[in-house]
Amino acid sequence: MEGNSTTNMRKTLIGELIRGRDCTEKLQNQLLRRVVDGGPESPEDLVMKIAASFSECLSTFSYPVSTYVGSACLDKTKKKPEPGAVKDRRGCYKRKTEDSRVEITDTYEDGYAWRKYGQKEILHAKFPRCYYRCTHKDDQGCKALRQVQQLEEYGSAKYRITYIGSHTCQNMNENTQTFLAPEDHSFSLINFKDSGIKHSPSSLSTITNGDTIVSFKQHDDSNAQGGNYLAPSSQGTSSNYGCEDMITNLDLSYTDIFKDDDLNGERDNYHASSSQATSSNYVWEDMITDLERSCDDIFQI
DNA sequence: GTTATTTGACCTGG
DNA sequence: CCAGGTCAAATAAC
Repeated sequence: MEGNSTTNMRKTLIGELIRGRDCTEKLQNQLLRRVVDGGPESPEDLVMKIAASFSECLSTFSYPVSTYVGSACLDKTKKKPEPGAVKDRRGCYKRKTEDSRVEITDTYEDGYAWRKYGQKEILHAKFPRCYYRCTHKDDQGCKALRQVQQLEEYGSAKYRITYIGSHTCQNMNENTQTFLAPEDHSFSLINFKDSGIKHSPSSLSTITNGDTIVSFKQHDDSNAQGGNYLAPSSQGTSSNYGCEDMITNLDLSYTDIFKDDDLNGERDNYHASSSQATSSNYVWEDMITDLERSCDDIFQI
């Protein structure tokens, strides 16, 4: 009984993912000019189709589209216990609510001085999550926090960095300011339900959800040693390279899904237990969400 | 000696 | 009960 719905869900997902992957390949070919005639489908059409595939996949999960922003989606009606009511502050963590931002970047350096205060193995994550607070917490009371989660990548590591709170300390390195207040951004958001596309004037591409931002940065490794690794590139010249690169990433993400889920095999433990539905769907959701992000990057070009 | 990191325990929210 | 966020003692680095 559960098996049928699981199988149907798999079929839907696989079908949509294959469709999305095919569109990605076509798009990649068009951008690389491997085909003289790209056919009747414009890049915009292809990306739309990819987005539609994601939407379909996510709706298969009954997944609220365009709301994933990492753990920051925990922004629910939060009732806080009495501050100080706890005898010991240990473990008394506040859910990130007010001011959290998520960046996907290929370096965990951001120019700030951070002090690591914890590390945790995260379920379904290959790499542990590291917890940092601002070095100037003690002397200046800076409350900025960040979490660094290395994502599995192909050769070049990528990191999902969650910033919680803003720096109130003075020790900022101006040219490495890497995140913007929400009000400073024109949000670039793909709504996978209605395919609404908005363009950001910024070179940063961003997905937002309420008060949380997901942004993507590119990092020119050739400049990494100089320290100015976040120097903004001129938007015009980097576009093509960035687009190709991101589409390649999108393609790799598909490869990862198809490899990881072993579509021809029996890895149904992802989906087997209905009682474990949320955790078993997590891997798929997470990977598809990564695809969304890749796709969003493409839209920004 | 001071400061930063590691790591297991503790704590909370879901 | 579990997953994840934080604390703080132990340890390492300088």
